[in-house]
Amino acid sequence: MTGNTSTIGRPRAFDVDKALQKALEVFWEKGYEGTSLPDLTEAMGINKPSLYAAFGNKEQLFLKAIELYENRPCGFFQPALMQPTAYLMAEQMLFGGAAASSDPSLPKGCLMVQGALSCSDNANSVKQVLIEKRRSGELQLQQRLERAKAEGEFAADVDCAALACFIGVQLHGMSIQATTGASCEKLQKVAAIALEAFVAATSGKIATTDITS
Amino acid sequence: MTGNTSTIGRPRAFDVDKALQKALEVFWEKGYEGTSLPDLTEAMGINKPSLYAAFGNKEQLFLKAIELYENRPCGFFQPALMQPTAYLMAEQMLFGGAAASSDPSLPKGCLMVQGALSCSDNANSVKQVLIEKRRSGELQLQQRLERAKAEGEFAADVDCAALACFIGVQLHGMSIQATTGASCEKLQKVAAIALEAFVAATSGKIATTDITS
DNA sequence: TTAATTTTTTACCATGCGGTACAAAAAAAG
DNA sequence: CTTTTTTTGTACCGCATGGTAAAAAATTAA
Repeated sequence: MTGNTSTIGRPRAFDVDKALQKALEVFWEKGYEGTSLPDLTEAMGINKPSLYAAFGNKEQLFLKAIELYENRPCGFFQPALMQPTAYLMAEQMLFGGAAASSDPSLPKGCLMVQGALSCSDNANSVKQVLIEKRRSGELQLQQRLERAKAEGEFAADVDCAALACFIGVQLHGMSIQATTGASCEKLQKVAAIALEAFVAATSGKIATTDITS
Repeated sequence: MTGNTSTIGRPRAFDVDKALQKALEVFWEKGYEGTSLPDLTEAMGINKPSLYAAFGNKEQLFLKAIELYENRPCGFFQPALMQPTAYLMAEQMLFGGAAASSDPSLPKGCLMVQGALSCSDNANSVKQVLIEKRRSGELQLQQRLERAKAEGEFAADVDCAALACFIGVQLHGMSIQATTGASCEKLQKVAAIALEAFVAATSGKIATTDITS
């Protein structure tokens, strides 16, 4: 369908992958609804019918851009999960997120957050997709932490769900700070503070229950 | 102009403050650009000419909604700054933010973040206003921390700018997690972890410099 | 050369947007 | 009453949006 390599007919005058990369950057900067078709066609260097023939429609193009985003700019996430210890995982996660959100050669922030954080009813489906992606990421994080706990890396009373949410807060919060103008260096300092908090929390020094005083 | 109390002429059939509150909630949920005039007029219970007569236009209405937001739903911020110690400030800030972002009777998250995080070029002015508000909030935080340092609450080598950014990350990150579905209880656990990190960082136990190894 | 196939170009469509003109309605003032 | 002033309801405006029809152009196969 899309990855058409048929030799017959008029050949395509643009590179599909490069066009998708350009679309990703526009969506990243302006969000799903803030991006118009002229925005896309101009950045991609093609016209509307070519876009529709190659990618379906605006929503499907956005979904493909997300996929690319997960593999490239947000590519630190899965490798971090595969680190041998929870500490190394958290370290790569936090510093990887700081770097990804403030990369000077790409839009600031995180597409999963700012792609469709709040939107009109028309865009609710893509908003829901992003919510689900964020939930899924946090769940993977939580499961990685639970594995670490099972492997004896930290005490049995450590709240892995709360810790996963805490790391999610760092990643998403740093992405907001990046859009607000925070530098990579500043975010790295924040990541260092958060990493120390992670260490303390996994050493069982913090009560993550019964704090509703 | 707006707060018109003139006794002459046909009396207004709606309560300006209540209408503004409704507008705030719609903007909060759908963002500036995601909110259409029909969305607003329906929620406010008025029609377009009344809206324009009372509030100017969509952008000015949004700015007034922000003002209301700062005084009411986000009203924990300024009182937190006035706490006598940095610890109490951080505590009120973090738990206040957790509660505000997950209040069951209001939209989830933070209007300062999701009002216009990414948008079309047309909305760049309001996006910039929100960026400036977030910057200003963080700066106030930093100055409060610097005062605490000057008053001897923590060591001279504590990086107040990084710490203020860290707290900003918590507030904005919790607001994202709230829109993703995190409960108030979960956010409170996260706030507790972050508060411990704040304590550790202000005790001079964390190097917030030279972490680029 | 011709036919078949695919992409490009141009022009268009219906819809929803933010915003407004204008007259009817409701009150106070003379 | 009539006049004046303000708000309301309706109907409209120009414009940008996402999406498409149809013909021209570029290639391969026969």
